[in-house]
Amino acid sequence: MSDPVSELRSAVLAAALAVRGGGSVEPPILERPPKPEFGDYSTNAAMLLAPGLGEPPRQVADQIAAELGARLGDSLRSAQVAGPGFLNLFMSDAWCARSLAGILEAGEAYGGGERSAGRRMNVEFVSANPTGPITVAAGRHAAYGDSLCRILEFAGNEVDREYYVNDRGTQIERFGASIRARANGEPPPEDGYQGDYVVEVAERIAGAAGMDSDEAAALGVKIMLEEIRATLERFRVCMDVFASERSLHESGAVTAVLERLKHPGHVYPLEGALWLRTTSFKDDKDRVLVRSGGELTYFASDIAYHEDKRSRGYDRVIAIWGADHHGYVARMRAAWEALGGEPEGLELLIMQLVNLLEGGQRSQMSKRGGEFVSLDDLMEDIGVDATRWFLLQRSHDTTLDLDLDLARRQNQDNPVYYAQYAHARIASVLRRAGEQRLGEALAADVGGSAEELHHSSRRLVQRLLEFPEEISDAANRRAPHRLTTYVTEVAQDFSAFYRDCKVVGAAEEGGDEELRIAMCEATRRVIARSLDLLGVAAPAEM
RNA sequence: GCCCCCGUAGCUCAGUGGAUCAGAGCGAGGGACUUCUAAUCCCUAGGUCGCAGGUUCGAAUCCUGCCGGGGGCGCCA
Repeated sequence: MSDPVSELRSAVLAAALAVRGGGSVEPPILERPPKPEFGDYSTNAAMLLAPGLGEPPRQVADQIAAELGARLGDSLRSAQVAGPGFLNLFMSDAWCARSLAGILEAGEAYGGGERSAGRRMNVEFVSANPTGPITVAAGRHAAYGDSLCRILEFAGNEVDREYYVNDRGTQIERFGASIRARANGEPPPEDGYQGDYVVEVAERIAGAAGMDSDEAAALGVKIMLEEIRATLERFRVCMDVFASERSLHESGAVTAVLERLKHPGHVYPLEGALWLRTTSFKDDKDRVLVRSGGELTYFASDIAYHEDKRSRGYDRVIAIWGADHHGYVARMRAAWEALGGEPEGLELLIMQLVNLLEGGQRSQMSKRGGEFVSLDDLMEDIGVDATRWFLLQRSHDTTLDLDLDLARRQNQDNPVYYAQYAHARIASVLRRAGEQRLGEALAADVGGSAEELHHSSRRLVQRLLEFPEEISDAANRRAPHRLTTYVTEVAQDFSAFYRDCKVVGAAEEGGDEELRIAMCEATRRVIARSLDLLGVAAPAEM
């Protein structure tokens, strides 16, 4: 799909090429300047060309302006050369109206990417140990991972959401021992799980008291996974795959991958253990695969797991890890490359911590201690929409402080409601206009509207025109949080439009009602889509 | 000691592969409800973009050093 801004960008490039007289040109930047006096868009094209042409940038800008004028016709109101050689473009109302029509024509696909250009991706996230309820920290992973997937999908990719289940190993043994102890009315072992939920788990396992730890653990894991799955579902996160660590061992995948690593000589024995020479791949020390006691390390499983994902033929394997795994990145990448993986095929994203703030006080959460806030608790406290929104608001690589006092408020102070309110308000206006008028507006040639646009209208249209780039930015930079900012801006611009331009009964003030209804519908769709990508509801009334 | 993240308005943070960016929300102060939802809108912040250098015509945005905060550095997971 080609959106109006992309077309404008192409026109600028074409004009630049024409001025250059052949050859290639570094793609000029076309951006929305901060101040209205700098035009609707501005480009640095002339400054890029000037050195090659040996002419002053401002002179080159004049030539480009002339070329653009010829290409854009009545779309361009004027083009002014400014500063060191910027070309500021002032677009006509006709262009805005046609652009709006273009947005509506694109329908549901507006802002999305070409499916043909998409890739197959696997995104692994949450992957919390199935030994207890999901914490708020894991909730941030869930919100981030899921929204990222939604955005990647909308951007044209095919995405699988995956949860890696650590269903074997030390933690599982401790979990099993804790269940057994609780089933027998005893306190859990010191290194076990102290939380009260273990009592409930034990009660749900018939005959737990008589079981050995392994059996209790297996059944406990099953129960916890069901709980986790249910929690994620409530949180609007739906995994495509739950991958089991245990199965990787049982299928022989782990030993097989160790064998494969031996061949190129990446593995060597030392002091009774088996090591992987990760230093050949930029790690700062080699890592153990098999302990001197014969036990496989978690690292060994993880190599097999990532190799398994690689073997499934994805173009891109993305894993979202907690900050405490940051020390793991170098070795995992090393193993990946040792097995022949392309460096750019694996992406490891590190997620920073979450602090809950209440009354100005911070509290960090840990699962071991027994005292923690679960994702379920948080959702119940502040609601699913606010939970998703607040956990998504910050970049994944920065620590997030979640202000419970603010999130709890169901009023204007709470930013999550702002965008929802704008959506509800538009829906209300459209209800008032009536379905018939909406249909007429959508069928009408709003691109040919003669309305002289209020600056609030122009601003709103231009904001909506930013959407495709917002999406590709959010996707490429793995940055869902950008959409929270964007949708807030859309809502603000709509509020201004709503204040300045009467929609129903626009004719009373000399406006084009169909154009304005179209404006509302286009805005509503962009807000609804943005909220959907964030996993936040877009209510028709509030 | 080494590695990663962060240090932007009172608070929480956007912006960060250079030029036409110092921004949003909250807080605080002052206004606007016979409106298409006031869960809204309008006005008010003058912050050396941690500090010091460097590269450049130009840096919050790139490089180096330092200071401060957080996290990670196991034959644990």
